Amino acid sequence: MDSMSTKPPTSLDVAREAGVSQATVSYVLNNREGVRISDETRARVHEAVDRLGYVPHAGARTLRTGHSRLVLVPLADIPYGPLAVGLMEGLDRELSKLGYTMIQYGARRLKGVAAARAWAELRPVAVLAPAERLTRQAVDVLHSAGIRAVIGIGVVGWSSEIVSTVTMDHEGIGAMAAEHLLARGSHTLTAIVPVEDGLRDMGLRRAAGVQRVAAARGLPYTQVDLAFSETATAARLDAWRDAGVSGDARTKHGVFAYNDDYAMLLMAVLADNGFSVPDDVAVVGCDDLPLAELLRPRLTTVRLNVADAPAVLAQTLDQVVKEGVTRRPRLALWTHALVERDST
Amino acid sequence: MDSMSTKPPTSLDVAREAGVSQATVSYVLNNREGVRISDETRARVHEAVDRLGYVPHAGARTLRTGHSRLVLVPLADIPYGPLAVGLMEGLDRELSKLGYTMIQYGARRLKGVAAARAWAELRPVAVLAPAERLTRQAVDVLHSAGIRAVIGIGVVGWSSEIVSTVTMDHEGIGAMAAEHLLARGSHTLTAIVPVEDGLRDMGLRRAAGVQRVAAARGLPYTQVDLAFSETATAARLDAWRDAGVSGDARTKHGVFAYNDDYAMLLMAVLADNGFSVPDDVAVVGCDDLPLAELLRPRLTTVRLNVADAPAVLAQTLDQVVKEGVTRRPRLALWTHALVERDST
DNA sequence: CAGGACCGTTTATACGTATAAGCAGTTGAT
DNA sequence: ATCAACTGCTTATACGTATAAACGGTCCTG
Repeated sequence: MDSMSTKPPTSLDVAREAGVSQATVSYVLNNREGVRISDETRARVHEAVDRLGYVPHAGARTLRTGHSRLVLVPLADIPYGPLAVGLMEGLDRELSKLGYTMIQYGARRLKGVAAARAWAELRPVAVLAPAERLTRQAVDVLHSAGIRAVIGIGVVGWSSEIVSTVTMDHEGIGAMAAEHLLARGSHTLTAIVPVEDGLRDMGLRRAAGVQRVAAARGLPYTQVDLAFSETATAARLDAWRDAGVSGDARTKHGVFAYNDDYAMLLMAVLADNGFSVPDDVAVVGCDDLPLAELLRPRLTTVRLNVADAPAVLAQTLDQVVKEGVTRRPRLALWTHALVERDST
Repeated sequence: MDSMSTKPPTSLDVAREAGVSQATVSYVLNNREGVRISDETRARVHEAVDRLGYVPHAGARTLRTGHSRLVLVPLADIPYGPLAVGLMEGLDRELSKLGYTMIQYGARRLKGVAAARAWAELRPVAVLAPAERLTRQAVDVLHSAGIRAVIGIGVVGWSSEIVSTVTMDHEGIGAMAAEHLLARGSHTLTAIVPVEDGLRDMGLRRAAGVQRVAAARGLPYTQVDLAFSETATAARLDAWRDAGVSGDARTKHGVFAYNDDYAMLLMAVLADNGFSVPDDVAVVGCDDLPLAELLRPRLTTVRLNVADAPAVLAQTLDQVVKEGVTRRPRLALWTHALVERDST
């Protein structure tokens, strides 16, 4: 492969091939307004580009202009699922409409300022990162590396004077589930919180929403920390039964299960142990995964709608890049709605 | 925020702060061997770096050296799931051990040569992409932009003289499922193939494995194209029943369902229509998702093990970068094994 | 027919880095 | 005492691009 040994063509090569100056090539390729180039010359340049297979050198451009068009999204810590994937895809599309290039950058192994340094090396024009990572120090590093916009993604209530924040309303999810459980006749409320690292924080937030509703109505509330395994769940259930959950026709128990996966786990173990859903225990999940509709009984769940988020995020980012942080808008990453089925 | 207006510090700023030359700063920060710098000077440089919050400019470095340390992974088209996510995370870790920086770059909207051009702009040192995207033209663009290693991820049997390829043995999965179904007493074999765009190709491959086994034993084989919906599945089932699937105690039907999600869909609809699993119909899924163990009956499934893949991939990539494409190794992206449960 | 406006292009330069080459000062061998 | 080798730096330069400034030509206006 001889194209491997020879060096990549530059805009100067294109210029020579087209019989013009390198500046002209640059003007044509960036079709800069305010500079007039004849259509014939433009055509010659484009032909030369195609003939040579010229591809501009992003690094050189970044060096010259002082900034890239890259938007860095180091979202390794957000758990992947249809939701996150849809969000990323939408964001990619919206940002590219605005002329940015979105890049996902794991770098999970790095923390704090070290991570910020790694991000800064690419001189992205913007960084979109989990809010808890954006310490004062980290943000300083980013800004002093010339990054225009730093936008955090955090939970409602996480207060930052440092950066614009997009909020995730986990408590609202829990509250919505709890309200629904009460409306369907539950007398107690339980929130299941995963013990897994990446999920636990969000689980606690959602549980807080359930607890808030329980407190407002003066109803008993329980938080159950759960590992994703049948045996662990069965063990919890024994303890639960000893506490008098089953059999008592007067009390119906409402459980918000963090997400649909945990709801499925719970329902499987409940069924194996002779509990009736929704008569003994009503269950609400979250995410509206395909499996929700396939469970028997069909799972009532909270669906998150991130359809609007990419456009709003992209607009916000663009605005911050262009105008600086005049205001610190707080945007909701999703709206949520209850999908009522047969498990409640 | 005054750090926004002032420009980012350069290695020259660091040099002035430390009272040395810019070259010395570079030597120290890259701790280049063959150049001797006193420990005292080294310390002064590092202090200055910390004091100024200096972060190197990746673009400038790329410009100078002719190549970045970036590995581009434009895998937007591979369906996300625990498998793909684990693979990406592992790859990120392994590549960083070798001094590379892995970047995920969607660019889903671009096709063919246009996509290759977009990838090439960043002058990555390597690109890891779906094999079907790597046309001769696209690869030429990448190579002529100086990219050292282009590695394709393709299915077994996809033959490329162009690039090294990592293979995904979908047929092997289908074959393994089919063999197991036969061993458990099935008299017919059916493969379910999703109609969804991103999944269909893989579905056809897996189905081909089932068909191969059926042909080898001279058994009836059916391919069922299915959308992920209960109504569509129920409709197929009616047709199926008319063809005499149910009731006949002499024939047991074996179905490979593409993945666990489809298996769950199928099992739900089968149960709703009075079929018995595994007595009437035996079902095998794929992926061993958490839900597999929670289904009743528990789902027999093919588990893909990608644990070794990241290390092997990273090694291969490193070797190709350093030595060029001497050989064109073909590596398997995963090994697969049957997880036997109660649905067969 | 002078002089300005405009058109289409070129010349020149800076961005931040890595590295080859050079250069004082010191040490060691002969 | 001499020269070579070594130590610990510095000087100088090129990478590919964008863009301000300059520049020769044509056209229009008065």
